[in-house]
Order: sequence, then C-alpha cells, then structure tokens
Amino acid sequence: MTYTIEHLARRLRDVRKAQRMSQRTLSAKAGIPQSHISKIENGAVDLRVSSLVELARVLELELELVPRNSVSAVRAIARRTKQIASSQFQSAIHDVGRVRPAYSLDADEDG
Amino acid sequence: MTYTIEHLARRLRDVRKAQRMSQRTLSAKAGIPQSHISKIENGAVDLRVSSLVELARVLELELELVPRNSVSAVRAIARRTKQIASSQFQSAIHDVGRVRPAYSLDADEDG
DNA sequence: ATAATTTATACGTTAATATATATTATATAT
DNA sequence: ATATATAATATATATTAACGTATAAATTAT
Repeated sequence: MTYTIEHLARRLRDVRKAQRMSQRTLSAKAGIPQSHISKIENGAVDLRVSSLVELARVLELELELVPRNSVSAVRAIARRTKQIASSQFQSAIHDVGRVRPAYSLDADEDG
Repeated sequence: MTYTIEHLARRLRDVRKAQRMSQRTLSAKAGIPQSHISKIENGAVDLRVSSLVELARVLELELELVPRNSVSAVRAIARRTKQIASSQFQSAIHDVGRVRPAYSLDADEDG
C-alpha cells in the first residue's frame, strides 16, 4: 500500500484510540464492518472515499482538499485550534502569530 | 452517489478547468484513465482514496483530515492564502482577522 | 482458567478501475 | 453554412480489489 494510505491508516487508528473507541463501536457508528476497519487501520486496503468520509465523521474529522501552498498554515491552525477549542477564531489566529512567528507558507512540518 | 462525493467531484472538475487542463492531460499526469476521470467528475463513482490523492497531487491540492472544530478557520486560511500566495504566513493571518473579524470556530460557511 | 471484549482472517459478492470504442464539441477549411 | 479533422468527454465490457458476512485469533477482565 502507498505511503499516504499508511499515513492515513495510522492517523485514523490514533484518533480512534485517543477517543477510547473500539473498532466495533466505530463500526456501529460509521456503518462499516469491523473487519473492514481492521484492514483499513492496518493499511491493507485502498479504501473508498465514502468510507473515509464516514469514519472521519464519527471521529469528528472533516476531509478537506487544501491548496498545496497553504497546507502548512492549515496544519498549524488545526493543531492550535484543537488546544483552544472554545475561544474565538481571531484570538486563536493572533496566538499563532505570537507563539510561533516564523511560519512560512511553503515549509512543510508535520510528522 | 452521496452529497460529499458529488461535492468533491465538482471541486475536482472546477480546479482542473481553472488550470485549463483536459481530462486527457490530467489522466496522463495522474496515471488514471481518462474514462475514469470522466466518471469521477460526473459523481458516478465512489473513488478510492489513492485515486483522489493522485488527482489532488496533480491539481496541487492536498488531502487533509481536519478536526471538525477548526474546519471553518482552515477554509478561511485556504481561501485567503491562495490570494496572497507569496507573502508571509503571519501577515496572511492578520489580514484574515482584519477583513472578516467575525469568525467563530464552530460556524461553518462554504458552498 | 474462563468469559467477555477486541482485533484479525477467509471467502463470496459487488463495484471501482483498465482497455477499447463511441459520442460530442471545437476548429479549420471549403 | 457544410464537411472534415481534431480534440475532449462519455460509454461498454472485462478484470481486480474493496466491501460484507461469518469465524477465528488474541487480548483483557473477572
């Protein structure tokens, strides 16, 4: 399986575990067989978009097509936003600018 | 086909046309049959993630799983970033705050 | 150890994908 | 305008892989 799929697979498993949800529960909520979730999380299948969307929905994630040159900024926002979930957008933005002032649009940091 | 897939389909076609690329050219660059791209853009298939990722890559888009509560901020950034592609992240952020000061983290505006 | 829960595998069915071809749209000439 | 060439998009059919159902293995209580 391709790197992107493997990466996605790990991400899905990590988020599920972070929410202390079993594959069976996720299965029930997403309407996708537990057996299939197992394969997905092991990077054993090139899943369909509808499956990814359903799993994401249950895990409170959204699938987005982001212009390549804003990926880095978008990831920074997503990380930051999670931490300050209840505050206002504008202040969140200012925080980002203050805490790590050296972002450039094309640099790509993640992991 | 589901709404999300239809939405995605339109998005892909729109971005391709904005770049004045034919299905055949996209096909060549993405390594996906033109016939299949046709079906995808018509929302006739529930494509696999690898196909979406390949098409996105050629169209200079990236597939991202964004926490639901930061979707709105992320979309604002993506829109804004495109317009000022060459400037710095921080200033882009400040622009967003200034031009539309009323974002809240959970509100969801798009198409 | 045994029950209960969680995750992984076997196998059949259905739908995505690949190859080939047809249809439709757009030029360019006549 | 009509015909012809060329490019762009859509459809037919066969193959392959995702997905669904059932079951097994592994992990975690009790």
